[in-house]
Amino acid sequence: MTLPLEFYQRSNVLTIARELLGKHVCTHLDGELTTGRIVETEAYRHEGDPSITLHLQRKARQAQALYQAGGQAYLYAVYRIHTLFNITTHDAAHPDAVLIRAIEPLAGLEVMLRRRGLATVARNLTAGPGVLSQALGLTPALNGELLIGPRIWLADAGEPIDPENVVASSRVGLAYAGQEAVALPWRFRLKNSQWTSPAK
DNA sequence: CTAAGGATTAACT
DNA sequence: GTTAATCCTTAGT
Repeated sequence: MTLPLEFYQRSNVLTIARELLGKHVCTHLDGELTTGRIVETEAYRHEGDPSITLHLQRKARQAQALYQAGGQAYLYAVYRIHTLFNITTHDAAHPDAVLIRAIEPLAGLEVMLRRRGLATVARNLTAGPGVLSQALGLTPALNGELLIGPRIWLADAGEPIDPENVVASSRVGLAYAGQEAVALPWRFRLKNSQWTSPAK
């Protein structure tokens, strides 16, 4: 079933990041349906996280989505090439979000292959925050889209996640924000998935 | 207006 | 390990 807005609007983004593992993310764009199982997430919490402040300065316009109630897609381009898929959480006073770093492709494989320009389903189809967005057809134009359909939504697959199977580790790509930001163990992934991102 | 740079990736040496 | 890719926003002529 589709996750309700209440799921995203709870106050603890770290809890939400953990619970998103194993959920299914679905997009229905241009009449084409694609679905994937979330296997890696990363939490960005305003409180105590220096990287958020820097990011808000740099991405002021698109980041307005972060100042809405939770449950929206926050999409923006980085490094001239890639779109990153975030999910906003909490309420309008707290710009917290969860970055989806990797998924396991489930449905619409041929659509994903075409969008990625690949011939066969392999790990690099959806393992990584930039390529995952591309496979799902997500672009910055969809920034602010509500995650309750009809174009983008998440579904509870009824799959209970064993806490033993969740690994917490430090985040990547934040050297510019200083050691304090990098050290926070706010990246979560499923231990036994072969679809998690290759980044350290 | 032009220039610079980012929560990255793939194709190189 | 190094580097090019070439979008979108901000900062600077």
